[in-house]
Amino acid sequence: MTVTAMAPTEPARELENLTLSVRACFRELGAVANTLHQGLSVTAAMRAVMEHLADHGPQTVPDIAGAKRVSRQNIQVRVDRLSERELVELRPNPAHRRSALVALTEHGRRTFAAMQGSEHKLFAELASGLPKASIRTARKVLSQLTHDLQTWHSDLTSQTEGKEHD
Amino acid sequence: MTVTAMAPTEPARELENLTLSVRACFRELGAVANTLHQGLSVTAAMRAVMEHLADHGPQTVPDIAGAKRVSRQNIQVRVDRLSERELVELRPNPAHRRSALVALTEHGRRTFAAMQGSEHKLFAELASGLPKASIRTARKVLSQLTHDLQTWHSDLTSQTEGKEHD
DNA sequence: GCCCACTTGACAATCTGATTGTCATTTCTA
DNA sequence: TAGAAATGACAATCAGATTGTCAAGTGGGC
Repeated sequence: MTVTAMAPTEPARELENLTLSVRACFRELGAVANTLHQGLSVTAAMRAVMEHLADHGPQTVPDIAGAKRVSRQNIQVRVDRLSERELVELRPNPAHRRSALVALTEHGRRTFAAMQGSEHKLFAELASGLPKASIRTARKVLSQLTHDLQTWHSDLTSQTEGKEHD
Repeated sequence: MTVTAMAPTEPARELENLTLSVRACFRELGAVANTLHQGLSVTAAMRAVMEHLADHGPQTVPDIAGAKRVSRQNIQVRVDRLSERELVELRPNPAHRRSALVALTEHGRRTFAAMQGSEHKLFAELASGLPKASIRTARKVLSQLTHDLQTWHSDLTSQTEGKEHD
């Protein structure tokens, strides 16, 4: 057992700094998104469902949950809230009487487009101060890191327990 | 009003991809941290307080809250939970009778060192697959981006409202 | 065609994280 | 020293996410 903290290797420290930056950046992105979309009453979680519907067309709640790998109950709540605000509507599902298709309403489409618009405007503004090549490098590093983390994670969990969703 | 979504400029799209990677990486880091420290009953929020105490020595709850820019009530809850598990202790504060100093216990120090140890081990493992220069570039980009986001954010909020903490 | 297993929606309970608000007490400063 | 600010202790609320249960719909194997 490591009682006294060992000095980390130098590359490990670099990577640790990177993860700190990731956390800080994530927080700031969240805060900015809130400010950017304030008054729209659309949270990040709700926005994610809208994005999914915009990208993949109408889907059932379990479909969305499966794709996003969260519980269907979680998605159900998000859909309920979107539905309250008439950003999505429930359409009869030809393939399933109980499980309705969740689809963006016209209002939902317009709201999502507006959100994307202001996001892109901000991104364009911010991108001007950063070299394109660096941005690409950063994205590649993060993608690789995320992938490695996923691998590590699934390796570890699969050998200990066979966790399953719902 | 932008009804049809305008095609984003190319650098903006790069940056948007980067933010997607940031989010994905953040989620994965959280999941991995949970797995890594499972059984220790220390959540990320609690760990953050422990780290702060390890770095800055004993502090009062409002001090920690101020440094982390979250509400003191939030920190109070984290400290309560850490205190339940005897990872921190409340010491009399010479400079303030009401506001006790929160300090890591020996158990807390050892637990935190163990957490850091397994984190560093994992980081070292993951770092081997990534070029050092790329990691540094990624960190710089994220730092810059975070800074720019903060600037944008505070510019916008300061001109609309004078939000203040507690 | 029927039965059983799986799926689904609708609730309910719980947890973490974080915020705001209130109130009495303590600390500090003008 | 009096009043303003800070502090702890609660309470209420919210978003996000999970697990569990139950009744009802769906679909496959026989």
